[in-house]
Formats: sequence, C-alpha cells, structure tokens
Amino acid sequence: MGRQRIRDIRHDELITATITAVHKRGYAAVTMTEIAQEVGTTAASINYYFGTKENLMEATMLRLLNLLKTAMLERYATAQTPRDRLIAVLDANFDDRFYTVAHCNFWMQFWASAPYTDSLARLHRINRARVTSHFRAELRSLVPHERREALREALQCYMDGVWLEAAQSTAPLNAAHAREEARYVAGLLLKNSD
Amino acid sequence: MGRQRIRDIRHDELITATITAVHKRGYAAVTMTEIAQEVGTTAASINYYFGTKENLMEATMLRLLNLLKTAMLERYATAQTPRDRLIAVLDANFDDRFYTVAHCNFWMQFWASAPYTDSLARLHRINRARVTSHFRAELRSLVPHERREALREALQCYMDGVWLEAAQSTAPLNAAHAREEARYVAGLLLKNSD
DNA sequence: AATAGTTTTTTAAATGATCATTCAAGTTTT
DNA sequence: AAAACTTGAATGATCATTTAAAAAACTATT
Repeated sequence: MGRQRIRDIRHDELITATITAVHKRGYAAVTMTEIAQEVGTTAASINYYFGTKENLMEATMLRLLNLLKTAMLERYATAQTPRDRLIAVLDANFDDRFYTVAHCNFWMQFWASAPYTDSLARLHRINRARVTSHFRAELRSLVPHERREALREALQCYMDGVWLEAAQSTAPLNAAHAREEARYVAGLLLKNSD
Repeated sequence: MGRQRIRDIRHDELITATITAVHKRGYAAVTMTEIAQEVGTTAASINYYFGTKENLMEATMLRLLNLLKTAMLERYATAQTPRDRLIAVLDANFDDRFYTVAHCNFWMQFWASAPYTDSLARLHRINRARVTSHFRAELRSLVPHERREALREALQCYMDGVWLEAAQSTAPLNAAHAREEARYVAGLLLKNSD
C-alpha cells in the first residue's frame, strides 16, 4: 500500500490546486505551470501523474461529482417521505462542502467548455441525465402529471442559476441560507401546482 | 456617409461571425482565423477593424446587450401596470431575436470568462447591476418588502438557469414556450408570497 | 541494519505547435 | 491621387507535452 501513497497524495493535491488555480485565473487562461506552482511543483509532474491537461480537468470534475453524490447519499439515507427526498436533493446541492465559490466556479466554467471536448462532453451528458431522472423520480408523487415536467425544469433552472451566481461571488457563500431559500422557492413552486 | 458604409458592414458581419464561430468552437478555443473564415476573410482584417480579439468579443457582447435592451424597451412602451412591466422584462429575455442557442451560448461563455479580463469584467458588473435594479423596481409594488429580495433572486436565478440550459441545447429553441413557462413560474412565485 | 539493486518520482531543458498581432505591399473605392 | 481596405507572410510569445538524467523511496538479501 506504500506503493500507492505518494501517487494518491499527489492526485489529491493537484486536483485541489486545479480548483484553486482555475478560480484565480479562469478555466481558459490557466496554465499547467500555474496549477503546479499552487503546490510548489512543476508542470512536468502533472503530466507524469495525469498525462494531459484534459485528463486533469476531467479528474477534477469527477471529484466534484463524487462530492455531490456523497452529500446526496448521506441525506438520502435518513429521508422518509417523498418530500424529504426532494429536500435531500436540494440540500445536497447546497451542501457546505460543495457549495463554495471555487467549486461553483470550476463547475460552471467546466460545463461551459465541456461541449467542445469529447471526453468532457460525455461526462456532461451522463451527469445531466442523472440529475434529471432524479428530480423526475422525486416529483412523481408530489405533483400532478401535467405539471411535472414544467416544475422539474423550473427547479433545475433555479438551482443552476444559483450556482451561476455563486460562481461569480466575491464574498464567501452562505450554504445554510442557500438551502433555506431553495426550500422556500420549492415550496412556492409546489404549493400551487395542482 | 458612404465613408462609413463598408466599415459598418464589416462590423456587423464580423460580430455575427463571432457569435457563430464561438458557438461552433467554444469561446476559449475559437481562433481569429476561424472567425474570419466564417465570412470568407482573414484574421488580419479583423484586427484592422477591431484592433484586438478582446475588443471584438466586447463589441459582440455589446450587440447582445443592445438587442436585449431594444426588446425590453419595445415591450415597456405598451406596459400599463406593474405586473405588465414585470412581464415585459421576462418576455424580453426570451424574445425571439435574442433567445437562440447561439446567443445564449455566447452569453454564457462570455460571462464565464469575463471576470478574468478587466474590460469585460466592467461590462459584466454594469450589466448585472442594471438587471438587478430593474427587477427591484418592478417587484416593489408587487410583493411585500420582506420577501422582495428573496423573490427577486429566485426569479433572476431561474432566468439565468434557463439561459444556461438553452446555451447547451442541441435543438432550436422555442422562445414562445419559454415566455409561457417564465410567466407560469413567476405566477407561482408571486402568488403566495404575501 | 547495512547495502546493492530496482522502481518510482522529480525537474530542467528541449520540442514543436498554435496563435494573436504586425507589417508591407498590394487592391479597391472615393 | 488620396484614402480606405485587404491579405500573405513575418514576428514573437505562450504553452502543453516530451525527454533524459538525477534524486528519492522502496525491496530484498545478507
């Protein structure tokens, strides 16, 4: 297991460095050297561990996807009713560990350029389908069939929009407040939907 | 006036080409040559008219901002009640001329990278402040003071989210449908807000 | 525990490709 | 003839990626 230790440490370090560096310099402008300097190493080292810049970006997005997944499963485990489960999905998106300026920023910039790179586009497609089907499932027993798709889209757009705004924030985010707001908005949207 | 004719034609052509090319290749990846080829000219020609790539991007975003402004003023002219004016703002954002995949795409990618370039960041700041104050004004007489900011943010996030989704659509957009949905969502949000 | 051998990790210095921008010499328009 | 426009060919800068050689970490053997 000693075999894998350094490799794992470097992976973690470099992914964290990527998030920070992209936030500082922008997804399009950031260079391998800048990312490397973030943890005091060299660009060549990144290539040694990740092969290419594209792979590094993909690995970074995968970490964010996993973080989101974990946050959701944790909340899911204790949810009892359909409404609980919908709230679990909402809250997970604004989890303290996930809902930070740097994360939202990477997320947004990544998706903005994902469609133009095959491997990243794939990730994008898969994630999008997963989120949508999740929402559909939760809403099934909460809103009547005719309005379901409209409300799902509205909710998803709202959440995307919150992230978009968060990505550009100059102040630290208040995740607890975001969760409250999301519940409030979801409440209004569902209350009169039948 | 003949003096300005060619210059104006080229400006228009090149800005249109920029929107198309960015949509095809991505904001980060698109080259001056690709933009130029879109209208059968050369990169040097773009520099003759716009000086730098950054200026070209800025000019392109200014066109979109003007398009949005026009769409809004047109609707504003005939709006009578506060509610009419709110709807005017919503509808303008989903105007047929504006709400297209290529436009939303350019919009999103531009904002994603704007914070990292001084002149573009300025544009971003100004626009954001304008939109927010507009919404505040319309909501003043429609919702009680305590809930106003929360609802404004929710509405703005929703609209940003819709654009974000539109930007990544593979099919042409249905602007009329987007307007209907936006009214429906706004209706739900405002109905129980007091 | 010391050592020699092996694998993994690090990095400075190439490499090679891509671009925005400039230049200078043309062409077209007024 | 002058001004406005066009463009092919430099220019110069920036990068991701590769290479090759050194350093460090690990393993096996005594």
